[in-house]
Parts: sequence; structure tokens; C-alpha cells
Amino acid sequence: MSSHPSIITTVDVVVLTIGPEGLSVLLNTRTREPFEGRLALPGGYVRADEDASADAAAFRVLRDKVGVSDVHIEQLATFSGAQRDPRGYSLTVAYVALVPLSAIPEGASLHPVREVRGLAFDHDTILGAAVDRLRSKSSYSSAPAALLEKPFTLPELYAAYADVLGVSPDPSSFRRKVLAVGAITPSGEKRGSGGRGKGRAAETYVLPRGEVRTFDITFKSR
Amino acid sequence: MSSHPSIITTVDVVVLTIGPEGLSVLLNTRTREPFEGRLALPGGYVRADEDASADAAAFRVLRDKVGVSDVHIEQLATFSGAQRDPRGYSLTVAYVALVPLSAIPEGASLHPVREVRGLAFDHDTILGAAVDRLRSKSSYSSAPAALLEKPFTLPELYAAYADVLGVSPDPSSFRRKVLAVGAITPSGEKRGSGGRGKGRAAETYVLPRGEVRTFDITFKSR
DNA sequence: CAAATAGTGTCTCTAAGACATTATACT
DNA sequence: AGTATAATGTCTTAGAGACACTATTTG
Repeated sequence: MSSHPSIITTVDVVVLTIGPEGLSVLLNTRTREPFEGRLALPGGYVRADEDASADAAAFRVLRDKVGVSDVHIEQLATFSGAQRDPRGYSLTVAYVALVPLSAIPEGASLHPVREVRGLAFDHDTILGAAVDRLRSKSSYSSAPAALLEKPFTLPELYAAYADVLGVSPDPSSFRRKVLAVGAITPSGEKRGSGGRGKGRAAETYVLPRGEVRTFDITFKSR
Repeated sequence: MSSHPSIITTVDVVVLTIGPEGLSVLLNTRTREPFEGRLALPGGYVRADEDASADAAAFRVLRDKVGVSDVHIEQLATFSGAQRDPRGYSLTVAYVALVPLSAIPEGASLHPVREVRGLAFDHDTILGAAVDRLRSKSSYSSAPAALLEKPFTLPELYAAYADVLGVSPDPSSFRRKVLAVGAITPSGEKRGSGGRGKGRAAETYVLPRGEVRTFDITFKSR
């Protein structure tokens, strides 16, 4: 009954952040076949004797192969079939992690998502699904805040939304909405933003209880 | 390299519809161990030699074990671990199908989701996730229309939203919104609703191009 | 003080909620 | 005719977009 052809079972993690060139993804260069030398999402086998679940395997991969821990990861979707891995029939459970730039170790290779193409396996598809998911969640939650350093300023959050969604809503409406709904809470401190050392310092905020909140936000494109 | 302990890989499908008692799920009684005699979601092994992918396996299960085809199914999430199946480490890719009552074969066992508890494996969890997903999608799309016979009337659609979301928005606002946004298109015919054979006949509608549309809908609870 | 960025106030207009009113079907 | 249900009209009000204006920081 369990004598079916075996299925290669893996996890892959799409680590997204906002880097100097906007929304970016962490990629590794494959050191062995298949696709040796090609860029790929960090991933690994699900080890039945070690991982309590696929979710746990994703955490392990993130910790051991990327050096990132203490981040929120979320299941994205599962991709499977005979074609996606030349070694045979395979199934991968894909995850998304939204992290601030500072959580990514030195030397990791970050790539602006716009420029990424030609990844190993079906990782282009997986990355596309991850970005779609982020865009979708951004339109009704404070998800982009997870991409920022804590605490963050309101202009920074605005920029994150604008970058992810590709729209530029009215800044004052944005401010009103986000504050009215309690999606972020003031941390009491102030900080110069932008980095250019000019202009008024901005209030900083954190996510209440560290959690992304959902709310209704409907930005028209401009 | 591929000498890892093997993982039982399956798919499970949550078939939802609106039956006489509201939102309901199609369940089968298990005919063998484990959980023999218990209710469970229809499911089956992913057969590497037969199914092009897990998605294809879900279609096959739906067709062969349930007798339903030509429906839209959507991946929900993947559940895995050593505990969920007594036979060993397992992984299941769960799917949701939203179907009209007429698409369900005679003799299938439908159960109002409110009353379902004690399913085999972790199927209570999976069902819960499916219902959450449906509720979530209902708040920004015409998803509940997929649960209705085609063509459907506007009052029927309203009732579907009310049942799924558990709220009763103003009927006239609902009508304006849904029509203004083009989520449904008139089919030209009329039909008596309710079944009690009373009252004015209602215009019937279909989904444009048969597709669920997303739009902004924000119902306050009442 | 000038420049740059952060934040507020106010006006307009759209659209949701409430609810009264009209229309159409059946017995 | 009477009743039940479908559909429309209208009023009020909350909130998004637009944009002018004020505040605070650095050079």
C-alpha cells in the first residue's frame, strides 16, 4: 500500500526585504547538481527523522543555511510534479519570510526582485507567487512593516507600501488611515529618516504586540 | 542522498456548498484503518506514476472518489508531521472546492460545517482552515457565488454572503455595490426564488466569464 | 535663516448605511 | 385583492483624495 514511487520532499523559503534597490530576495548559488552554479531559493529536504513538520524544516533551513532566525515565516503554497526537478518526481512546500534588512547576515546575496530571472528549478514561479502574496497582503494589512527596521517611521512605512504596491497614495490619507485603525503604535522616540540628515525628525512606531494587523486600505493608483 | 525515511504524501479536498442547512462540507466515512468508520475529508495518495502534480491528484480524487468534476479547486495549505497519521510521517496538500449543491452526486454525505467535529486525522484543522479561507475571500470577492446554482438571483447571493460571513449588510447597499463593481452580470432571465412560490420573480445573474471577481466590499456586522 | 522633510487642517466628493417607496409576482 | 418578495430612490454621514498650510530638524 505504501509501495508508491517515492517523492522528493523539500521546503524552499522566499526571504524578502527592502534593500538599497527596493524589494529584494535572498538567493544562494547552488553548489551541486542539478542546476549547479545557478541562483536558487534557499531550501532543503524535509527530514522525517528530524523535522517535526514541513514548517519546522523551513525554520531549520532558514537558521542553518541562511543564518536567520526569530522571524515570522508563513506558508505560501506547494509546488509539485515530475518536471520541476530533474532527479525525479518532487514536491516542495514554499514559505515566505518578511525580514528587515538588518536581519540578513553579511555576505548574503540580495537581488532586487525586478531583476531576478532564470532561477533553478521552478523558483521563478515560486518567487512570483511570493511577491504576489506580499502585494495582496499589503493591500489589507500592515505586512510591509515587517520589511522594516524596528522601530520605523511613518514615511518609511509609506515608502515600503509605495515600493511593494507600486502606487503612491496621498501621504496624509495614508497617515490618517494607518493611525486611525491602530495598525501601528508610537514608540515615543524620534529619528531622522531618509539618511540624508535633513529635515524634521520623524516619530517612530512599532507594530502592536509585534504583529501585522489587517485593516481596510484601498489605495487608488496615481 | 535520497535515502531519507519516506513520507506518506496525500491530498485532501474540502468540498463546500450551501445546502438546506447552510454552509456544508462533503465527507466520506473511512472504510479502512486508520480511523475506520470515522468521517474524513475525501483524499488519496499522490501517485507519482499517474498524477502530473499534487493539483492533478486532487482533481483525480475529486473525480474518482467523489464524482465531481469541472469545478474550480484551489490549493489551501499543506499539513505535515509525524503525529497526524498513525502510519508514520505524512504530508497532505489540502484543497478547497466551492460547488453548487447540484454538482454533488446523490447519496453523498453533506454535513453543516457548524456541526462537524471529530474527523479523522487532522481534518478538523483542515476544515477550519478552509472555512477561514472562504470567509476571508468572501470579504473581498464574489467567491460565495461559486456555491450557488447558475444562474443565481441577487437575493440568493445575498443569502450566501450572509450565511458565510455571518453578517447581514443592508440589502440595497449590497445590491448597489455588487452591481456597480461588475462582479456579476445579468443573464436576462427571471426566476422565482425562495422556493415558496411567493413574491416577485428575481432577475438572475452569472459570474462574468464564469470567474470569481475581487472587489472591495466592507460589510459592517449588524 | 534657508532648505528639506514631517505632520495637520480643511474642503470636496464618493459611497455605505438606513429606510421609505415602488414594482412585480403568486395565491 | 392581498401578500410576499424584488428592486429603486433619497437622505445622512463617514471617510478617502486633494492640497494648502504649519512644525521641526539640520546646515
